Amino acid sequence: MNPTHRSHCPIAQTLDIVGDKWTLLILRDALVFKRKSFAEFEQSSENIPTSLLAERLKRLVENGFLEKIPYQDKPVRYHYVPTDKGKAVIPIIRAMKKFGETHLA
Amino acid sequence: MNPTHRSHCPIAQTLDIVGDKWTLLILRDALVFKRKSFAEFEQSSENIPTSLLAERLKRLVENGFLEKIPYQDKPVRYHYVPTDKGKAVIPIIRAMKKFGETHLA
DNA sequence: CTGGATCCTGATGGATACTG
DNA sequence: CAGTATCCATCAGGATCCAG
Repeated sequence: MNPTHRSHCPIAQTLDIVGDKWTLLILRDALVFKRKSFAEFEQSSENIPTSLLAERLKRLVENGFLEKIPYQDKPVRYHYVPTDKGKAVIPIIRAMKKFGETHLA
Repeated sequence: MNPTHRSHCPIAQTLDIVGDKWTLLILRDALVFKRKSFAEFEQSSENIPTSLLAERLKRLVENGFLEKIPYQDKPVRYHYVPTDKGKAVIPIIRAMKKFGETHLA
């Protein structure tokens, strides 16, 4: 994910952020299915363990793909909503969707 | 990449195959930079360990993305060349390239 | 010398239980 | 509901070894 930081190839840099099994699925849920709360992501994302969901959400916020917005006090609750940068991954998701539909299963 | 096999979402299925740090980089090298031999991939792919390169190449062949073609006897040597299915990931790579160029670094 | 296979060790993933 | 903590299994990464 951010290991032996690699080349300046834009593909490699993109993969350093979204190149794992869960991150793009979470982004799909946020961008396509409009999931917002932790619980919504948890139910939607193919049984992702909560520990990984929490870590991925945090990383997506840190990297500026999602914004953590409080929407209620007592107790405080948050929504995770895509930023412009987050919305910019839609073409990647679309490309994967098309590939999967025409070349897999 | 074929773990607790997930949903039938085409995105999830695509990620089960290319959702790691190296696979798409290898495909980039094959498709964009026309790498063919093991040595070419090894030098090109941002210092990938040989063990991982060997494993990923094997998996890409098994999954029908690359074809292993002998091009010389004594000693026998192989080229890894993209199949039609392999070529179909170009749009994904292009989408990542564009994203990386406009939104990272 | 090319094309890997093997081995070791630390990091990450994944499932479940637990807490504010 | 929204996460942490924990524990074990698996994988990544690097070095080295081996076969043709």
